[in-house]
Amino acid sequence: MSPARPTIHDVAARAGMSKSLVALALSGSPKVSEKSRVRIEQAAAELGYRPNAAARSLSIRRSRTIGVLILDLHNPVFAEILDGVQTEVRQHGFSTMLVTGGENPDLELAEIETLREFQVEGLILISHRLPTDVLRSIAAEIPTVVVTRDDIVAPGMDTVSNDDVAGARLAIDHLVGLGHERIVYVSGGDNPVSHLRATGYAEAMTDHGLTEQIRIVPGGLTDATGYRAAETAVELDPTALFVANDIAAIGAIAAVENAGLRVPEDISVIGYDGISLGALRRINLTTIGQPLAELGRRAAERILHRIANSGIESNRDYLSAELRVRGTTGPAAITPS
Amino acid sequence: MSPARPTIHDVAARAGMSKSLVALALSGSPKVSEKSRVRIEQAAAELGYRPNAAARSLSIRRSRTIGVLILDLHNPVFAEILDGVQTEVRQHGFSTMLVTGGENPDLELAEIETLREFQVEGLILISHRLPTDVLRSIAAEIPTVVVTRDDIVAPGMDTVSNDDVAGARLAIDHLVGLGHERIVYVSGGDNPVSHLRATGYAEAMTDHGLTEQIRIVPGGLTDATGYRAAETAVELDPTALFVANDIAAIGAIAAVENAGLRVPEDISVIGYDGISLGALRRINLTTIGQPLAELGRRAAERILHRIANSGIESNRDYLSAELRVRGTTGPAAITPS
DNA sequence: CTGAAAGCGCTAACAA
DNA sequence: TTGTTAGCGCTTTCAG
Repeated sequence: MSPARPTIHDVAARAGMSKSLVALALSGSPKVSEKSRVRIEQAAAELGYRPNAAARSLSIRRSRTIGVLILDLHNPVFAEILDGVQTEVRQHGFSTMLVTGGENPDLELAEIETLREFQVEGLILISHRLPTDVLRSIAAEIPTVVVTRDDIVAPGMDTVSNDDVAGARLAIDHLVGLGHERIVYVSGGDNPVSHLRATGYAEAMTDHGLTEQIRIVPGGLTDATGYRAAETAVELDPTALFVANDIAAIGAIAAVENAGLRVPEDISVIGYDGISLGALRRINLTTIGQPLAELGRRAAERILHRIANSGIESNRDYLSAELRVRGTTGPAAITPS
Repeated sequence: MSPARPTIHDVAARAGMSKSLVALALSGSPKVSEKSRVRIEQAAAELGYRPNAAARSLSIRRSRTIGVLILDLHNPVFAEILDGVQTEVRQHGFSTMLVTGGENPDLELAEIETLREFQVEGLILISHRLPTDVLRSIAAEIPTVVVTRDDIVAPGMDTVSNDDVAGARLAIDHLVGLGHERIVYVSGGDNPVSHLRATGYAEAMTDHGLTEQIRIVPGGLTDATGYRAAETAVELDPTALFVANDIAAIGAIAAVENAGLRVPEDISVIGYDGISLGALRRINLTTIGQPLAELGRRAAERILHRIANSGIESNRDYLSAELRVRGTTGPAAITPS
């Protein structure tokens, strides 16, 4: 490749000064004469000098890098969270190192290992599936914050998530406000998030005196599972469907339409997450929007704070979601039950 | 944090051997007695030893890391390409360091700089917007491969892209095969990709004897721009729309439907890219699918090869796209022109 | 202000 | 087989 990258030593030689002076000047120390500084900066520029992060990291014993694990880049939710993380982290002079688990949970652990070999100073785990005990031992060794999960408490670890119970209640309140009573929850399968949303659904239904109407059909968090679950749900003759997440909701709408029913005239559908995709005119999905970028920003804030103050107490952040009314919900059809 | 990470030195002490022996054993060298190896591995495990990538990188003068720049994580196209990159790179024992440019082009350059400070051995640039001369100087210093752009040639750099002209022809062939003649191209704005697709459109139209019917309306690559452009396109009374990319196509469909026309009964719509989103049942978009993961895989292959063989000639890969017929295209309506 | 020297954790000769 | 030694490039005392 190229004929050996210039080092601080080369810069010093060219500027006719010592290595350490160059180091000082380059780190913006005030105890370098203006004249020297200019000479040095010029020499560095001429040589195309670029500091070696590995060497610095080794020397100062800090990498100024935080590791981010994302379950799956394809789900837009994660991309949006990541955005918030990067913005915040960058502002504090840190870099991020991103890895994705892919299909395989073992890989997920291996990737975290890689991150740690690179000496990241903290870990932001976004929707991973690591078991509690593994997580616990990781958090014991390195500052960690978990995003979108609050089912784990461990020393050394913070959580940043959305209040799913409250969000689900928002959805039901909205539907009930539109006159709906036969509201079915299309679940997202057996995972913490889906369970919490089910809880919110049930609580809100009860609050509205609709305990009798509580009906949950098992589903999943994907387009296909949402589609299939909605096929079942439709047979329950609902006027509205509350679906565990946006992607599944989009699948559910397809199923409703395929069954010869219109959305929202015959059946209203509301999702959860607030992915930007739902805003596409063609989709126009009413949903409970999480503050995704803010979730990421907060996570970054927490990890940075934890890095700076080791040993602080675990913190749990809950950001609130908001109702975003678009085109897939409307007044309940006036049909006999 | 934790009480100082164990180093190779600690492992040696615990195993009662020298540093270098440990290094050898840990790198799986055959010139270490079985007995010593076991002792060392045990000591390492007990201590929870984890090699320091920065130190290794400094010592061997290689980072075994490749840097990836992605324009925008929100566009699913890039996430899918990235998937291919990561899979391939990982298989060769390399790690990836991912950065995103965000809104600001200057940031993009700064991020590349960061990547280089971390001593990445090669750069994969996915849909960046760096000017040619900048790119040229980067490629002169570090192995680089550019994905989804083939408008740049520079020594030290490979390109991996899709044959947009051929792909566009596929789209037109498909539509003409369905009996369409009044086919409008909804462009993606002023960028290389969009221009190439326009070229393919025009060529194919001419080949089919439809030169007279060539009509291009200016648009963009987003949902909103696709929507607006399609509003204009509809006034041209077309039977089919070929839209520059999938996201814009989804916007276009909304516009068509809003104009009181049905897709595909009144107007067929075909997109380009093959994002997984288009496969959602609710969208069901006919499109020209690029082999996205394969694009990423190939890029990784190229960069790895270039890293191993410095100074090789520039290579240009063109992967072919394929027609994916789904529900937004159908026979041309039999209406008078 | 400036320069010399030690050391971060690891690898890679080179001896023993 | 093993142990010694000398850096990789950078930061950081600690004397001049």
